[in-house]
Amino acid sequence: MERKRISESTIHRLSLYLRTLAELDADGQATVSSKELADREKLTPAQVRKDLSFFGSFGTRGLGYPVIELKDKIARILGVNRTWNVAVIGVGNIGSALVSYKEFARQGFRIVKIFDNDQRKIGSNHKGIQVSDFKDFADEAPEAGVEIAIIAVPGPIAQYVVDDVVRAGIKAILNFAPVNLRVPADVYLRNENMSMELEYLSFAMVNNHVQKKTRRTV
Amino acid sequence: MERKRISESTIHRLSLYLRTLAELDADGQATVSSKELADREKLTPAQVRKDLSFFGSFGTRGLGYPVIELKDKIARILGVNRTWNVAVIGVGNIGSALVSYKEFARQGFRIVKIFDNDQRKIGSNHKGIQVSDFKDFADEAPEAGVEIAIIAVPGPIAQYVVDDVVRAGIKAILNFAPVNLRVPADVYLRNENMSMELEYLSFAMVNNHVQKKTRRTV
DNA sequence: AATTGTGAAATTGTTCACAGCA
DNA sequence: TGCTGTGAACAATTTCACAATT
Repeated sequence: MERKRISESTIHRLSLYLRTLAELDADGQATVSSKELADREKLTPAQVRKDLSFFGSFGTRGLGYPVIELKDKIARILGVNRTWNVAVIGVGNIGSALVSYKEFARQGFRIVKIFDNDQRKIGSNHKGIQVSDFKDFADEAPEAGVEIAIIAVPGPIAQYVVDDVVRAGIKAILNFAPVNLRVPADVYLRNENMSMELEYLSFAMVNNHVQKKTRRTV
Repeated sequence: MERKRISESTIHRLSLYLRTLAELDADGQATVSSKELADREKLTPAQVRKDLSFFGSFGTRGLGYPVIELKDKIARILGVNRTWNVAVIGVGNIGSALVSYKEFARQGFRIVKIFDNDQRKIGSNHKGIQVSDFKDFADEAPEAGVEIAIIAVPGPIAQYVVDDVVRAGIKAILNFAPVNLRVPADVYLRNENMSMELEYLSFAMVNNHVQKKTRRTV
C-alpha cells in the first residue's frame, strides 16, 4: 500500500482542503483548480498539487479537480468517510462545549459516551447522553465501541485519567488538558492547546511579526 | 531589534517550553537542561538549544538553564509578561466555555467583554461580565481596551462578524468558527480548528501511521 | 564532567518549470 | 489552450558535532 512518508503538514492541509471542498460543493461548484483551492487557503497551487499527488492523480489536465470526487477521496484518505465513536471525559466547560459542538458530528465523530468523576454530574443528561461514572470506563467504553477518547479534565488529574484510558485499550486520544501527557508508543495522542494560538497572536503583536505564507494557521 | 526570521514552529515550541517551565517551577526545580526539556516535549536537545539561541543565550555551560529566569524570558518573548484584554464574540457552547477557561487568565489573556447578537443572551451574566449587543462592538470594545477578539459564532455569520471587528480597529483575531475568513494584511488572524486534530487521529488509525518526532503535536 | 551555543551538514518541505494530456 | 503531475532546484528546518565555558 502507501509507502511514502506523508508529513504532518500535508495531513493538516488535507483537512483544510476538505473543508473548502465542502463549501464549494454546497455552492454547487463542480470543478476546482489547484489555483482556486490555493487562494482560499493562502497556499501555492504547486503545494496543493503536490499534496494531492502523494495519494494519486485526481484531477484532469486542463480542467482541474472534480469537487465531489476530490472531497470523497480526501475524506477516504483522512478516514472520515465513516463514523468514529468518541467518548468525552470530563463534562466541565470545555467538555460540555465539545459534546454540543456540531462540527464534530458533521465530520463523522459521534460522541457516544460521556464520563465524569463528579457525583453531581454523573447521571445527568447532555444532548441525550447520560453521564457515566469514569470508574466504569473500562467496562462501558469498549461496550459502546469507543475508538477515540477526548480528555477534557483539569490538568492535575489528566495523567491519571489517560492512564486508565490507555489501560482500557483505547488507541487514540485527543487531549484538551493543558499539560504534557505520557502514553505508550502504540497510542496516538494529539494535544489541543488553545492558549498556543493566542500566544502566537501576542508574539506577533509585540514583535510586529511580518506575516508570511501562513503555513499552518490551520 | 530582533532581525531574524523566527519560524512559526519555533514560536509554538516556545509556548510548550513555557508551559513545562511553569510545571518545573511549581515543582521547585531550579535548573533544567536542554535534554530534560526536550524529553518532556518529545523533541531533541539540539532543537531546544537552537530555538532559545535565536533570542539570546540564557543558559550556563555545564549547568543548564535557570528555570525561573528562562520562564520569564520566554514569557517576555511571547509577550505574555503582561495582560491582554480580550473580547469573546458569540456566547454559545464554545464561547461560554472559553469565558470560563482558566488557562487563558493564567496566561494573561483577560476576557473583559462578551458580545452576542441574540436578544435572549444580551444582558445575561457570564463570569461577572454582562453580555453586550454585538452591534455596539465598535463603541464598546475600544472603550474597554480590547486588543484581541475571539470569534466563536456560527460559521455562516463569521465573515460578517470579522468584518465589523476589523472595522472597529482590532488587529488580532482568534477564530473558532469552522470557515476560512478574509482579513486585511495588517490584521493578525489565527484559526483554532478543533476538528483538525481529530482528523489527524483518524488518518493515523486508518493508515497505521508511524509516529515520529512529533513536530507540532502541541 | 557536564552542558551550552552554534556553524556546517543533513534532511525535510516548498516552489519552479515544464512535459503531458484533455 | 489550460491546468495537472512531477522531477529537479531551492529554501527552510533540524540535527550533528564540537569548541567554549562553568
